Amino acid sequence: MFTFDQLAGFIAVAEELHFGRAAERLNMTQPPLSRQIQKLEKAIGTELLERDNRKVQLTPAGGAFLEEAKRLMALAARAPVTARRIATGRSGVLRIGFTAASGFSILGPLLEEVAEIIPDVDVDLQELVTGEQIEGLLTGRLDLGLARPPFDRDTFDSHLLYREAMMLAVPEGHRLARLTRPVEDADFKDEPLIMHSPTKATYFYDLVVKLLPIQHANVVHTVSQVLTMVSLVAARRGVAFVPHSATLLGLKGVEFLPIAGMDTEQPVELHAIWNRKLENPALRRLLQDLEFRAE
Amino acid sequence: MFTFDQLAGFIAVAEELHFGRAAERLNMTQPPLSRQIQKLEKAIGTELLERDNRKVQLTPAGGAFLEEAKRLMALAARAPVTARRIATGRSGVLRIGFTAASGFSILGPLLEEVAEIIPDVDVDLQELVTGEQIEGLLTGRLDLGLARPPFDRDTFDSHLLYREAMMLAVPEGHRLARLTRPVEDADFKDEPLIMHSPTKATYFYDLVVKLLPIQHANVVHTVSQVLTMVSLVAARRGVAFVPHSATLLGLKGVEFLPIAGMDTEQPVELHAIWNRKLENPALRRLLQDLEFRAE
DNA sequence: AAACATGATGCCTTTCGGGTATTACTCGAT
DNA sequence: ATCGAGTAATACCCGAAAGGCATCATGTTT
Repeated sequence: MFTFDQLAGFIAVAEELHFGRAAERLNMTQPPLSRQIQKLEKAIGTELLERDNRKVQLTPAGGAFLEEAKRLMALAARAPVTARRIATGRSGVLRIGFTAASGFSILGPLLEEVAEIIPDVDVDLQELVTGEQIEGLLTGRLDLGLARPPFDRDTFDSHLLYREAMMLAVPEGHRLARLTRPVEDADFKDEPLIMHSPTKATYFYDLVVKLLPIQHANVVHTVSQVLTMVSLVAARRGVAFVPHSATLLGLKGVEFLPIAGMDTEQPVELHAIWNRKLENPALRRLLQDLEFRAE
Repeated sequence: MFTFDQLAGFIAVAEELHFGRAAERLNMTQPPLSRQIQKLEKAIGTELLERDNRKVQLTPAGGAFLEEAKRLMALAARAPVTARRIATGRSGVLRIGFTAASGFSILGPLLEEVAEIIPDVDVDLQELVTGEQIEGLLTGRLDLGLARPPFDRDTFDSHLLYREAMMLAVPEGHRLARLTRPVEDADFKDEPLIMHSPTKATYFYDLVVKLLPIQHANVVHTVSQVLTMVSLVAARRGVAFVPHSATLLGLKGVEFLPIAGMDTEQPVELHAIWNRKLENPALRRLLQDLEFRAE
């Protein structure tokens, strides 16, 4: 195998067509350069330069090899730069998970900030429910999640991005939609209810149960995604408690009503979460510049 | 700058994620391999591998650099092969010049042979008159010419490809076309004549003057290319002496008549010619396999 | 024919890379 | 808590390789 020094030597001689000048350019003397080229030719297995004792010229093989040699040197020069850029988080890939609902509220502005802070980093977006995001962050398939509590504070660090109110989603023209005041507990105590799954949407389930007097006998469906929930409301299957950002889904046939107390309280939280052992330099740089470390 | 050995070492460790096994794969011991990687990292300017004393894993920068390293090694492995292929004439470029007339006769079959003998060589075809071909062969812009004598036998080697008769081209329906015997000297002594240029088509000019009793007073045009000549005949400007291969041009409005004696004599020669100092290995191989050296 | 230019070769010194032996550290088992 | 196994890093030595200087061989110019 040849060496990079031999390639550099060959390129210099091929361009100067003169061993002495090429040696000067390489800050060395002519004899070792001659031997370098000889070794290179031996390694390649063919003559690259035709030298009669007066002049030097490229053989056809030498001409082709010159191209390859230049490509090699260029690649060799670029590779460390790329590596350093990635190590310092200025380049690379950032894999962000987000829930369907967060996609309609915070994701857009967040991506704008990301593009500003680390413009050369490719962002890989994946719509995932909170549980899948946690899993992804643990196994390293994901760098940053936009998810809801709870999560293990020892493994994950987080930053509260967003608080919002809970709303009551009702079918268009529903009797409650005619109210001019916020909905109160008594208003929905007899309504058929589309409820969050206690296993797959634990956060919403617990939140609703904690904050509102739910009649479990009224539950007609149990679903895990807010989008599904709103679709079922549109299909007049019942009413549902959804985060304010669900209003941004733009589905026809649904109205969203404020619930008494919720507008000030805004109990629904969305967090940016990440694995404490920051393995992706791009994420490290992003968090630094977003000043997310203080929490 | 790093070395190819360091790259190979890094690739092995990155793939095995274990210094000992990687060293084994490289037929060396573990300690120098460790130092190799350290030097590589120092040369790159960033950590490529994360090793706690229990396990080894790639950093993001290391992952990216692994790709580059593999590309470099692949390129480095291919370059000498390419160079050797070119040096042995099995790859590369062969630049062939040809005259318009030869393009209609011998060029096709010749290219078929070329494709058979050196299939991976790119053929670069250029339509040039004999003089331009000579020039190209001298300056190295051309490897092989299909041209007509004379040329300098000291500089050029050649091989007679083709002999052909001279024909008389006449406009369609011309009185001589009604003859049932070959045309004789007396038949065209009063015909308006389209003649070869004595400077740009020396070969044909000399040949015609030598073989036939030309009335120079009859010359109405002097042209350098056979195609032009035949076009002028079709335009009824006169008659012309052209090589038999001109019949292959397929122009309408022209008839080609045999000339007494010419059918046996076939005085028009087409040669393959090349510079004796064979600089293109592909040409050397072609000539060997075509057995053109004997002449 | 002599002087010059240029690439190759001989010889010496220094540098560098690999091998063996050993160390330092971590993890898992007892 | 201690010991042993596993693994990467370090110390030290030796031989190969690379570079520099002096010189040679050869072809060109005057």
